[in-house]
Amino acid sequence: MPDTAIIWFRQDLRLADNPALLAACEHERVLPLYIHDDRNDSRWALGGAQKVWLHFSLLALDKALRDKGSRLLVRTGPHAETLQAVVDETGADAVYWNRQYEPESIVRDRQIKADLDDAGLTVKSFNGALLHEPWQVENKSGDPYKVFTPFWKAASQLSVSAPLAAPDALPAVASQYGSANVDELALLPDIAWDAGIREWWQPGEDGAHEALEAFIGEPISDYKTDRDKPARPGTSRLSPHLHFGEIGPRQVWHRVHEYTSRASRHGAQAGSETFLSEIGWREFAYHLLYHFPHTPEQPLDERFKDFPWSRARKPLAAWQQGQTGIPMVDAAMRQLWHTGWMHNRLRMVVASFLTKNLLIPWQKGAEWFWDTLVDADLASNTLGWQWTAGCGADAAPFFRVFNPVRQGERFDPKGDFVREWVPELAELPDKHVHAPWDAPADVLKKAGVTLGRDYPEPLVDLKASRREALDAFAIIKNG
DNA sequence: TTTTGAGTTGTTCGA
DNA sequence: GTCGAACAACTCAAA
Repeated sequence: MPDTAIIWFRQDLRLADNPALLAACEHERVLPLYIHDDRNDSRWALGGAQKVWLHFSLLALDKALRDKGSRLLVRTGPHAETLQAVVDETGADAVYWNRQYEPESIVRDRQIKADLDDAGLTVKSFNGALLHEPWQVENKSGDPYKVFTPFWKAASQLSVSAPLAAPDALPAVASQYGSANVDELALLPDIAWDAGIREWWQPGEDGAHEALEAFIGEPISDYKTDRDKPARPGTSRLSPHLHFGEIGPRQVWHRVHEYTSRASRHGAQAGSETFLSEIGWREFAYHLLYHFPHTPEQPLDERFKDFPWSRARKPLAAWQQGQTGIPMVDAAMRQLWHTGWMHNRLRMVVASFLTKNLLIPWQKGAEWFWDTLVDADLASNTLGWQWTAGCGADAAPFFRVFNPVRQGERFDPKGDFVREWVPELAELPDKHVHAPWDAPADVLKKAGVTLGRDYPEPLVDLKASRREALDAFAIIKNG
């Protein structure tokens, strides 16, 4: 009986720097497996945009495996039962995977490991998703950090191990083992709303490395300033690739350091450092999710349980559809809907608008992002929304309410971004494109815009709703 | 234990 | 147009 290992792929859809895969390669036979749990009704089951990404990423992984002489076994069903069935069918001796950190995944994997251990299999999990494990970073009191700067300072003291090479070749998978066709997983939508996602992205390990290489050089050197301008390709756009593990943070880390060690380009050092601190925020998000597993649903700051949130549904729908009448917000929400992604600065702008100007619970925003973002990470999504709402780690000062008009003027001064995504305002002059309600009647007329007909009147008055938010925060402050 | 300095990304107002 | 101050008070982390 040949010695057989299963490499259970989850959010590590790559061959390079994949410790679980390399461990499996120590065995005579290697079975690459992906399990799609189509009956998962968890609140955090795969979102719509992520399903589209996953479809193409699985195809890419299968192709990469075939190039090495193997192939991907795709099975559907609940994870534990399906994995056990594959073990039974193949007589596997070992199962390897790279760890996930979502609360539900931790519980599930712990049980699976115990069961397989009991059955006498070798079971090992590895770190493929983070620079450092969440339990490796702690403050002087032995507690998890709740503030980013000291967290990242401490984490930066730890060394980042070098990425592992992909295996040269893989043993063939016996032909009797059946696999679902990726199409059968029904990950693609019935109504073809996913054209934008297909056009914007190249899921898969190759696409991940192309994105990284496109970012190294000029963009990363200008990152400090350009990352704030949504009309420019100033960010790495690596987030969905990292989310699906098509590239790992260690690979990114070492590639950036390799670049900066030789780069003479102005800004290379500073830009790289700023960019790596964003990788640090990703680490921090996982750190927090691991140590505070209730935070996807509950505020970290308990005082916010009594916050007077609004339950209004119409404003929420307007926000989701990019019809708030605030150009920067609408442009961002439409970019999200079309591409499955939103620029980082705009995530803060729209989140601040939802939670502060509309006083809608941050969980509603987190749920929408979960369904529409291709990069929706439970950890990063949770941190981002709680941070903006002011109830999370590194709590934002109460007075930090983004003004979407001011943000537009600062970071999209010519209105390029607004015009791209809100074409009905394209003819407005720069001066008025971020606040059409303030434009003189003749200017609106000349631009062919009638508010309330071609483009909505603003959903709320920014100044008044800001004031209301500050007052609401004062209420919970006083208990 | 107590103290001290600091905390991703902001806005507004008045000089 | 630019600049500094004001905007709560609190919690975190380290000394």
